[in-house]
Amino acid sequence: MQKKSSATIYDVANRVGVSLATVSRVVNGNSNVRESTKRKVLDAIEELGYHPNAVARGLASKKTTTIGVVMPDVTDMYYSELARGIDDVANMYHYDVLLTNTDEDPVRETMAVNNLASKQVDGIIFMGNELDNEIINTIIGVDAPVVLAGSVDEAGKLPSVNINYIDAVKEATEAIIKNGHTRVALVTGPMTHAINRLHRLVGYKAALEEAGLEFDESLLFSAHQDYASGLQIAEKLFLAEASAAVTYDDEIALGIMNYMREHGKRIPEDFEIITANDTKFTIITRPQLTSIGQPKYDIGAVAMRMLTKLMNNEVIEETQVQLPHSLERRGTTINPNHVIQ
Amino acid sequence: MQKKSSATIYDVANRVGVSLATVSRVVNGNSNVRESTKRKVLDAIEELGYHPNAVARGLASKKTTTIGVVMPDVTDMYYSELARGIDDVANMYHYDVLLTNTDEDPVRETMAVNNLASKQVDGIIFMGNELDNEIINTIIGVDAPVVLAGSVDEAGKLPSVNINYIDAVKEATEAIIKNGHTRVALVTGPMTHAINRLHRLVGYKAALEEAGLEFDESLLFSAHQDYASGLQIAEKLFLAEASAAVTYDDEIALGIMNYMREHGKRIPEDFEIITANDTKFTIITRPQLTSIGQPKYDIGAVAMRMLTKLMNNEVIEETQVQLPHSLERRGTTINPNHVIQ
DNA sequence: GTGAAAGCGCTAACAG
DNA sequence: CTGTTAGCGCTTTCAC
Repeated sequence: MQKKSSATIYDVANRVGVSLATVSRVVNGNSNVRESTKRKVLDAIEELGYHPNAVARGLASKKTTTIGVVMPDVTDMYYSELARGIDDVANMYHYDVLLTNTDEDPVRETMAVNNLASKQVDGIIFMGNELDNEIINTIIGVDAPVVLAGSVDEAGKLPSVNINYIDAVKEATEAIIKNGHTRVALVTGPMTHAINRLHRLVGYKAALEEAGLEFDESLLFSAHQDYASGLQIAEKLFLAEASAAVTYDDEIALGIMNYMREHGKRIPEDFEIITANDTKFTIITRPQLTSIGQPKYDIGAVAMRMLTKLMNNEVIEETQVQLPHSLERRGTTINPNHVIQ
Repeated sequence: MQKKSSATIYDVANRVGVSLATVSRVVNGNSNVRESTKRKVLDAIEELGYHPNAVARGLASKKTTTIGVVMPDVTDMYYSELARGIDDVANMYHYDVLLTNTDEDPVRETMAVNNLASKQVDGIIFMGNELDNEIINTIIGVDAPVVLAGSVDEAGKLPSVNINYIDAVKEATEAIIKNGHTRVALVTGPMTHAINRLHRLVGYKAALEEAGLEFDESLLFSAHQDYASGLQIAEKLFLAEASAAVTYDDEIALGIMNYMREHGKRIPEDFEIITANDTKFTIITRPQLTSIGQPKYDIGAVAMRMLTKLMNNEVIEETQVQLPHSLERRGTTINPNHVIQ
């Protein structure tokens, strides 16, 4: 079980009787090497068990083939599915990913980005909606391209990939209004986040307005994205006499659903719910959750693809990508079309 | 938005009029620096916006303060919770984590470990149970300590942190047998995996034997850990006339539960289920899932803690750590003690 | 096609 | 307490 300190490029050059440069050339697939010497070098590499030292290579070439991913929490299904999309295409392009959890704490987000920069990552994918000025500035100041995934900045200037949250929430709200509801609640995160104030809320209000319904501030709720918060909000929903809710997180929706049912409400007959992340949670419960459908894996994958282009200094036609969303009608809404499921 | 190519240690040394070594000393908190020059260096660092280049540092010091994490899939709740535990203590010790998904493919696992090694990580946490000889050998051959988390190797020789799967499954099986069942199924992954053959199955058989029940191979099922597999297995469970099941994955348990209920079985009256990962899934469904309780976050955290010790060449009393488990009685079993929940 | 030489930015003895 | 001097292992002009 002894650890042999691995061979260096120097060792293989020596063994074959060529220069470092030549070995470097074959290792990097450079064409300018005679086939016969290439052969010999390859053999020597095999025999010596030589593996290039990526750190040395990174220092010399100023490319680490590593990208950083900054995200709120790996255990959050929504983000972990984005992360999977990112990781898969990162691998496809031979990048490794350095992962950091921030719990959406701006201080940790800033530290994470700076730390990634000092590790000389070639690019960064950022997820999180607490995009205050400080974090925006550090993102802009970093010497590596950054793209937001499933997150929006206030100015809407940073490269990003998302769905159209305005439309998605508007459609969800409309669907519920069409079922006759007049008191539909909107459950989002804090209004200090652009995604809530400038997107979700706007979509919600638009649906209300088109339906001739008055906007009622008491029907607006802010909750942290977890099950416990859902339970808490549900109680308030009850008091506010809401008869339906559009929520931005599946765990919250679950909390609301369970609370309502345990307090005598039938779902969807007495209370309708539309959630927004369309994670596995929406399928495994009974009833299943009606949800805005969003291509989470693809959001991550496309963001990563965009990042590869940015890292190669390719020109990009559009850096504000919006992927298509849908409305997945399931069991927490009464569906107009007689879909028996 | 211009990216300033950041200052080097040479720049700050120059500015202050000291040598590189001195700057290096203050950056690394080395005590042997006069307070006044330290002050000046710190100021220069501030003014120049100097950030140490971790790659150069890694090459020179042969430490990257980066560890690798190899896992089946970030979107699997069980593993993502382990990953969170790992990441938190990694940060605590100022390590960054390089994450790789393998989908339990031995080829990708081997590649991942080798790749991590070439990136000169200081250590690796490995999760996955497809530990064949090749991957074991590459783990052993790597020039960095490796610890398994939530995974066991056949020989039980590698550093690892787990729960006692034998006992856990035995207790779960016993609990079900005590409720009068004679045909309790065991749903695990492939028997080629040590964790299934040498641990789970052994615990299951032990419970059977103590209860004087015959082992029936037709009550043994292997399934991939996802919801769809649960649905499929459920059908077979039905045919095998099992009246209860112990399963190793929550999504599988959910599939079984939903299938059974949709086919006229009441849970737990007609069919009892005990799952094993105790993820969020077990709480949000109705009924809630009875589960073996395991400290997932802690498994990751303790594994990472052990890795830090290994990386520092500290002596470790015990490299085969088993954390305590429990049995969380919830709604998919009939509970002896009159717990109204 | 191949080699020589100069770094990449930093750490780590070793002097003084 | 501080400076000098070698590298760490590899890429990359620039010659030949």
